[in-house]
Amino acid sequence: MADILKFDEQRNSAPDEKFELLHKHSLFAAMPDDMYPRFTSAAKTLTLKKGAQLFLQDDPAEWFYFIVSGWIKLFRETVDGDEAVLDVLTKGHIFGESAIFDGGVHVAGAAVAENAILLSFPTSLLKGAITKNHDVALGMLASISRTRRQQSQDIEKLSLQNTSQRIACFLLRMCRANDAQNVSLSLPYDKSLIAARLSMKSETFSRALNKLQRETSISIKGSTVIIPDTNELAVFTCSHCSQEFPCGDLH
Amino acid sequence: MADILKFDEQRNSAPDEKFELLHKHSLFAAMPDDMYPRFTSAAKTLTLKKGAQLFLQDDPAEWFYFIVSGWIKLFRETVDGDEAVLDVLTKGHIFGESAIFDGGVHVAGAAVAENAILLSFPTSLLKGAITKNHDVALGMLASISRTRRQQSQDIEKLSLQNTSQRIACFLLRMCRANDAQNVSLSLPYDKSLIAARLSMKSETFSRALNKLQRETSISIKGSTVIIPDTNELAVFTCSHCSQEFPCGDLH
DNA sequence: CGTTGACTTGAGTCTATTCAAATCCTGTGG
DNA sequence: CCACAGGATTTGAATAGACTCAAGTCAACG
Repeated sequence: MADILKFDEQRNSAPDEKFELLHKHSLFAAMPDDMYPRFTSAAKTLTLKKGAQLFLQDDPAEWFYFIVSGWIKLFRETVDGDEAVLDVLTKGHIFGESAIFDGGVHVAGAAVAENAILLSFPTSLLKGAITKNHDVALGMLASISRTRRQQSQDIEKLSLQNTSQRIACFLLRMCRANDAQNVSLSLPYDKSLIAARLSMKSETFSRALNKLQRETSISIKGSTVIIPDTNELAVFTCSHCSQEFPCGDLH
Repeated sequence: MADILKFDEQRNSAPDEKFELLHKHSLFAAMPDDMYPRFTSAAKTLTLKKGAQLFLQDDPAEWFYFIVSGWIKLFRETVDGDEAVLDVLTKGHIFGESAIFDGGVHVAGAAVAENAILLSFPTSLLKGAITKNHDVALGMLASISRTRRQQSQDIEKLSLQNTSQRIACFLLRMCRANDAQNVSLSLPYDKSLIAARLSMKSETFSRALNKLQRETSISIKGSTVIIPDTNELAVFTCSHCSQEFPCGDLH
């Protein structure tokens, strides 16, 4: 499987480049100088095509991953085949690491949503590092806390917001870094995956997006989104949220 | 406020009794012998009536709490007044502690769902303990991981299960400790709060419960639930979940 | 015994879903 | 560079599930 799903790396980033991003992550930033190299030297670089499966829920966790580029979806599948998308992550994030505290098995599956370059590390190495080193444990706490905060957000939204409001919030989060005016951006992954990430069917997503275009001045063509005024979206969704716009970063 | 909302403690548990439960929690169990007493001597016992508010979202977190008895709801309130119930906790659980990693403010409000006895501790004490002691940090990791796992569950359920299925799952979890046959139990808190915990309106909860009674052999009178055969409920809900019955403990 | 709040029931509405069909887009081979 | 297959997305129509608002019932408590 792995062979078929690899793709040719376009611009081969120098080793240093990958690890620079890595070192900014709270988990790796916390490592002492003699420990960090053990991770970088144990790291394997994976170059994966859209659709590749990293692991499934309940798989024993031998590896955890750092995303250098691309998008990874975390999901759970029910007995009768439905899929819930828990999160879709991109560069700078790690995943699969929490299995250490979940009995050594993954509590969600992971698959490549958009061609990705990953670094993989043995979970045993991280487990040892957390056990031995206090600062790494603190880095892990910071990292897990971030995802817990994000999940609280998600639960709130699923409970209280309708489909267009969830989409509006998704779009707002995508243009957080930009100006408030005339934001132009490109949807990072398939619309059907955005729909699943927001817990709705893709037909519903399509219709709700139309509704947003009718009721605000945003326009979408293909994967290009133009948002003349983010405040307009904020009015639409943010009063149905516990946090006022602009809300803090979650990732 | 605190005065009005206090209630007379029925059977005054001996100090040892409260702390025995406390010591079983992964966070406190991890403490070295010279640290634990600092927590128990700083602990204040709170005896609170249903309805009392402990703190609100965005409040600076001065205290965190351990539940000796009763039920506590954690919630978030939107700008326009809607409420999402993130969790409802009972004895043996802590809450408010994660503010340490959330910028020192609570990311959810907390209120008493059923008359409760709590122990409160200064967050500064915990923050110091986690910073200084490696084992406490590991205990905290275990504790946060548990809630993260629970939240993943919740998101999955909100995404994929309908109202009756969520209720059936809730009931199954309540009789996990018992036998599979002829379980009789009492709902632990108001039906309207169960409804909110499961992200539905109380009218919907009432109707969905009726539906469950029509379609399985369970019966509910007031807050008393009789479940002749848990497998019947499992058939109803568990194929719409990523975990087979009997699923593991989350708390 | 009446009041209050919790819960249930009824009727109508709206949101999101399903299933089916049409349309658009993209990567591929010629 | 273009045509085409296959997948992704959109649209339509009908349905189902959950919600709102209003009214009724029940039970605990003073």
